Amino acid sequence: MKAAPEREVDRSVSQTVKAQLALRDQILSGALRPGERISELQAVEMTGASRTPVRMALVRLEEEGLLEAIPSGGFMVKAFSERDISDSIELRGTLEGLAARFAAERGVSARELEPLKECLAAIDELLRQVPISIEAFSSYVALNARFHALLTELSRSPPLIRQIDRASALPFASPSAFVMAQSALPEAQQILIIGQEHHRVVIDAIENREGARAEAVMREHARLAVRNLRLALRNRTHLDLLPALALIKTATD
Amino acid sequence: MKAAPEREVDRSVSQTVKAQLALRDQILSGALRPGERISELQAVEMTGASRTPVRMALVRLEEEGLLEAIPSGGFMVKAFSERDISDSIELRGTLEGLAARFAAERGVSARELEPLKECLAAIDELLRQVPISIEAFSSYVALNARFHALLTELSRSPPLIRQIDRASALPFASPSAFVMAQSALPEAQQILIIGQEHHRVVIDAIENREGARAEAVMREHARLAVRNLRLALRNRTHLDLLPALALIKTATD
DNA sequence: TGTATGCGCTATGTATACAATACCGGAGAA
DNA sequence: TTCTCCGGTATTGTATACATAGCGCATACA
Repeated sequence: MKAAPEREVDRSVSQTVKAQLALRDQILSGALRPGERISELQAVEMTGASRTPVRMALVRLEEEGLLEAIPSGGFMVKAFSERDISDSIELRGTLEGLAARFAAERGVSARELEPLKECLAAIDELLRQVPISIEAFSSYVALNARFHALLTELSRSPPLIRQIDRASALPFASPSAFVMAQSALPEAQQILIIGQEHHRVVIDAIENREGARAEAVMREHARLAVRNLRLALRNRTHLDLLPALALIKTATD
Repeated sequence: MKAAPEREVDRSVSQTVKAQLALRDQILSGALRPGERISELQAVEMTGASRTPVRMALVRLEEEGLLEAIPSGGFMVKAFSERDISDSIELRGTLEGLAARFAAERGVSARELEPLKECLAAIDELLRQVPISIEAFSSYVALNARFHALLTELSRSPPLIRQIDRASALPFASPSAFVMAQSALPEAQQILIIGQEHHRVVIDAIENREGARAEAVMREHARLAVRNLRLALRNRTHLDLLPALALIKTATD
């Protein structure tokens, strides 16, 4: 009796979740501009859900950081400065550095390290292409995100994992976002290779229980990302690949 | 008997906020035990609000980390292990370290540093008492929290400030909590003095634009807190001062 | 006596009605 | 012409009704 898909609405996913997804898409796609107020009625007709689940979705998006509560009531789309973005990336890098340190200091079995190494090898394989193809690049983005997620898990610290997830919720702070932005740069290939070296070193450090080294390399990894994001923002080419761009404040701010 | 005759409700604060406050008190006071499911109806009669604001409050408390969503629906009080707690403190320390680094690297005017120095001096004054009185101790807790909040602000990084606030939302991770726990230790006075020395050094480092030093000392500050919290948990004396204790898992976990 | 099935209850998810407030626009007076 | 006040409208906050799904208990049958 699991599937009764011919209903008016899909009961398998709650209206709240559907509304949250739909609204996030609208924000990231730029249909709702930063600073713009979102009225509940508007959100209702965008999502098809009723006001109650829409309100729940709005609250969750606020906690997620995409919306900002207006004191007098309601929500507006949050705007981010360029510095907000680089700070967010550095923030995530710092947290991931702590995760790497925890993993190294607390010890990780070879069994647990295996998926990371597979990920590493798969990326190595992709990077042999010169220049890298579009398909390979999008595979890279997925593998890179997986690598970061696995590394985070290795810390075995639920509070830390939770916080990293929250820090990555902002679209431009996710491991994928800056890679996308980098794709516009002529030095893209070299950057990917350097990033991969960081990945290799952090695994080595964790294996050898070098906590400080594991942490340092992850922080450096984030700084590389910050630098490249800045570069990519300077020469704004192919930035349409980065949906989060819709959230960046204009120069007038 | 709270509900019956009070026809007038306080309109200055929303029902959602009032429900959130009331429920948080119930959780922290231990009236709701970790792992226990909170039914909406139960929450309704505890808070006096209707289901809609209560649901909003529950969602916010979940985001805050005090509640956990049950897959089949509803919420339960979250339970924390001792390691969860020490990790949370170290997490906050890491974030505060980054804030101190930002403040140092980006420069802070003497004008901005003034409130921090006043805070420092006020704590110095308190610590001259040997042994410290109960009243002075509770003043210390307030001043210490203020110091940490001011330091966080100095980073001038909204994303970082936001994340630190979230990390401090868990009651045992707040700057005040571990100080409370320490009060049980015979070495309390010395610990407070060492902590104060950390405060002094971080200000000095920020003034001299020594980012790495500022960061290092804040992280050490957190490690001191972790160590002392562990000590305090070993000899469980006067731990009733720490409301968050209600959230710690029993030894069976 | 044990297990399985069905029924009923309760709790959650959703929708909507109602109330209060904030914002906007127009009109009148200084 | 501008400022202020008043009223209307629109939007949010709150309450509650309704539907549905999950859970437990009881009963019946093996």
